[in-house]
Amino acid sequence: MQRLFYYDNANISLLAETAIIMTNSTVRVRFAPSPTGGLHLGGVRTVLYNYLFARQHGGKFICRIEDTDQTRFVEGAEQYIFDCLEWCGLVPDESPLHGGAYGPYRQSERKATYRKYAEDLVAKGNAYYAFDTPEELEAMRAKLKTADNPAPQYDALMRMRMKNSLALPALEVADLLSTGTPHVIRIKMPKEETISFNDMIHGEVSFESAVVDDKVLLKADGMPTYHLAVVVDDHLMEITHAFRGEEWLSSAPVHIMLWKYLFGLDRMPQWAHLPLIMGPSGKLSKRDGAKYGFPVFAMNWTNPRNNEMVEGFKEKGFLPEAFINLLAVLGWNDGTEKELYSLQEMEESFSMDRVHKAGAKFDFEKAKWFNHEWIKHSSTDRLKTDVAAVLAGCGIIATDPIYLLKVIDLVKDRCTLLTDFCTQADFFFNAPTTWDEASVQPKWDAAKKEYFQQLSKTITSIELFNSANMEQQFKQLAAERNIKMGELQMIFRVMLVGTKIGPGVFIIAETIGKEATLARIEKAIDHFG
RNA sequence: GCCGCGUUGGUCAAGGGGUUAAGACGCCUCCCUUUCACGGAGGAAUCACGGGUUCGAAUCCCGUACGUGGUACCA
Repeated sequence: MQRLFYYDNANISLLAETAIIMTNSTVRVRFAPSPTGGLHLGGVRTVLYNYLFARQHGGKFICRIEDTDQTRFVEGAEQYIFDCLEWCGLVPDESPLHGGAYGPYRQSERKATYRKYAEDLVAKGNAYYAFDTPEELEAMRAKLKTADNPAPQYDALMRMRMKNSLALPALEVADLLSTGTPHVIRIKMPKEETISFNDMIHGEVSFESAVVDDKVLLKADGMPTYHLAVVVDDHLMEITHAFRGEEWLSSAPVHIMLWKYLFGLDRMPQWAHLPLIMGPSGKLSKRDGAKYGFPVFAMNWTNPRNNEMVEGFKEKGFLPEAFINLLAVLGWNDGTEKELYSLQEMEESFSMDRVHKAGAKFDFEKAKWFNHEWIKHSSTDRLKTDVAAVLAGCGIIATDPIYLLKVIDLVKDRCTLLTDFCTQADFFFNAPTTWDEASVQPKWDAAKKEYFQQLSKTITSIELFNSANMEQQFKQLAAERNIKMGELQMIFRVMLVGTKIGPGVFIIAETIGKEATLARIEKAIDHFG
């Protein structure tokens, strides 16, 4: 039904019968994290889609910070958000940190602007002052609350019975205002009007104005609510496309009315309400992470107020390439069987009309698979810094960069998370101190002991110590003694590694070198007796 | 309760009137490897339900059920 056409920097949206034409407007896509702590999966995916869309249309990708609610603003959260974005490779074109011509980009720094527009609305009769105290509101709701109507609204029917500039005599209102009585400004929703708009993902969506109440636009402390701020900012910043989570769909009618009253519907940005990312039960929440043992934030987040730490994908051992890849295909695909995308490839293939309508449940097993694929396909050069950091984290110091590269190349296929390098690479740096007794003891006898003693001597005299020569000697000795190769290789592996993991034994021997190989054999023979 | 949005295997999903209903993750079996993986070959498992429309419905329409979001001086 809905078709969208894009002409260079102008956007034409063709609805069933009406056409909204935005001329001379550059595509400006905005996202707006609220720094109340942590940047979760859904948030990063919204940013990612914003980024891809902006890049595809040569537009600007703008970050506005929603720090309007001082009571919930958390110190350090804003910096954290930008750290996450940088890790993901999604750096905005404009933001409080990066500047831009439409600043300030923090809502807390635009207070005066919001009040002006709120007052304008009152003057035009589209909003009104309300003096009801929180207690009075609560009393009203408690009184009217029934099983059939658990959430009474402050709506067209109710407002004439409340304490506001519509219901009260003009003189009393003037008096309340002049004495500085605390008040809010509420939007005056029309009594009976069908409010509809065209969503880029859902198509036409409509609401009856009677079911949305008179939302507060400006709070008693002078701060705007999200509703007012988003409309005013989008207008002032000349936003053409606004993507947000589907949890906002229900409040869209408020925003539509504000656009209608304030700036005109023809100037309104295109909305896209992205499907939610679900946890095992309901919208994915911070709690799900702790509950089910997977990260929900991009990076570790420690709330400075209570020192509670929530784990991030980065620290869990994810590559940012894998992280944004898994997010991108959670709700979008290009219609082919392709699943692995670099950011560059996403830019080429992404399209808004292939974004799903339904929410998707997050599956950590699949998320790990993406990371595994990215580790396997990344060059050792790409991985070296991250792996070195991970190794250092578990006490393994890789001093020789060439050696590190060699080790990464040998074990990356078997690492799902970067943290797996600790167990997978440890034996390349440290000789085992414990051995897999259960596997070795049943096979260990005098003949094997004699074999390995002889092997030591033979190895000592090998001129060129490499995998092939090692294997050749190993087999020859085994054949002379008529001992099964398999059992010997298994024992040899445990001697070098300690357990039954890792790449081919002879490769391991070659990599750690002749001296280390000999030392590990001696030590193991002593141990097994 | 009301309003919005949604519904293809356990999960992510392709398919949008005629298909043996793709593919991926996970699970199972086998091969490879006398290690752990990788890789390879197979397997089990799906159109929420009920009515229409149609020669024919996973696909279009209407109901119902279920899920989910909103219903704050939170975002």
